Amino acid sequence: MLLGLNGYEDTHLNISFARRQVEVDGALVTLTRKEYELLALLAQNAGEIVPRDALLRQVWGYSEGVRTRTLDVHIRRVRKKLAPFTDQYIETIFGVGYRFQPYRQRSAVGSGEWAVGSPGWAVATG
Amino acid sequence: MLLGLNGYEDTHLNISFARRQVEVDGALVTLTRKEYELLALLAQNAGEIVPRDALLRQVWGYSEGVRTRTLDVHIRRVRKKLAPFTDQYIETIFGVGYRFQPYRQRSAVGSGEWAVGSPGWAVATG
DNA sequence: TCCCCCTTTTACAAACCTTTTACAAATCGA
DNA sequence: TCGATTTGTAAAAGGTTTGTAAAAGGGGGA
Repeated sequence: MLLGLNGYEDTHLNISFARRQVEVDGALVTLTRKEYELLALLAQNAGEIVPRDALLRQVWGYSEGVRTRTLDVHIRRVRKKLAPFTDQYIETIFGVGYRFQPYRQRSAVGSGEWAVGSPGWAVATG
Repeated sequence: MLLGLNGYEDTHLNISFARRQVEVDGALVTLTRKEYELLALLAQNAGEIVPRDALLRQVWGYSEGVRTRTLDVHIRRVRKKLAPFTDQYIETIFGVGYRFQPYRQRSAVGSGEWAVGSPGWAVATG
């Protein structure tokens, strides 16, 4: 089962929530506090959309209706630090928010298609 | 049982209302907000006619009597994105509205006929 | 205090979504 | 069948959201 893992893990990305530590292909990635919290929150909700409101509330403590670009800027920095998977993990849901998408191998058959099968990733919040 | 599914599912189409995510034959389909809301509303009423008025009211917040073509345009886009089942799912009820029709295999006997049998699809709003 | 690093803002570009417009095609009643 | 109405479709217009680079702001440690 997944309980007890207390982290996110797939082929390339590893996040330890306990250690607040992120690795891409085995190499340690240095994130600032906000960057980490943003990524962690998204990864903890892997596969699900997290609205901007929710991110601003939970990471920044902002109340609803606050208008700021700081979220976008942080998203950009996190994406950059996840290189070479810059555009792989954090998906933009236009007008809604962002979604962390677990790594999926592209199928060799149809280009633009995703392979189906067992997840290949796991999250657990302990 | 169906309860708890919180989505629509048949042989080819899968809609997760919780994740706002739509898949056609396993491939993720990207819908805009309005497109998704439109499809979701129709799918939640699978097999039933949803009048234009109702769609314009619930998806757009328009009040009765508003005259616009935006609904038609959105219907078209959603249909297109459900390829290769473009003309399969959303049926036009002339002068009334639209109806989402769950996928049914065409019978090999009479062309233009629908096979009968168990539903083969399910909706649940949790 | 100064410096460094992190965060936030600013400003503009780019991408995106929605709505309108205009005309063609389809449908229905007379 | 004709005419009026409704829907399909393509393309453009309009408006909003997000991406990005750079500068400004702020806090903690030396």
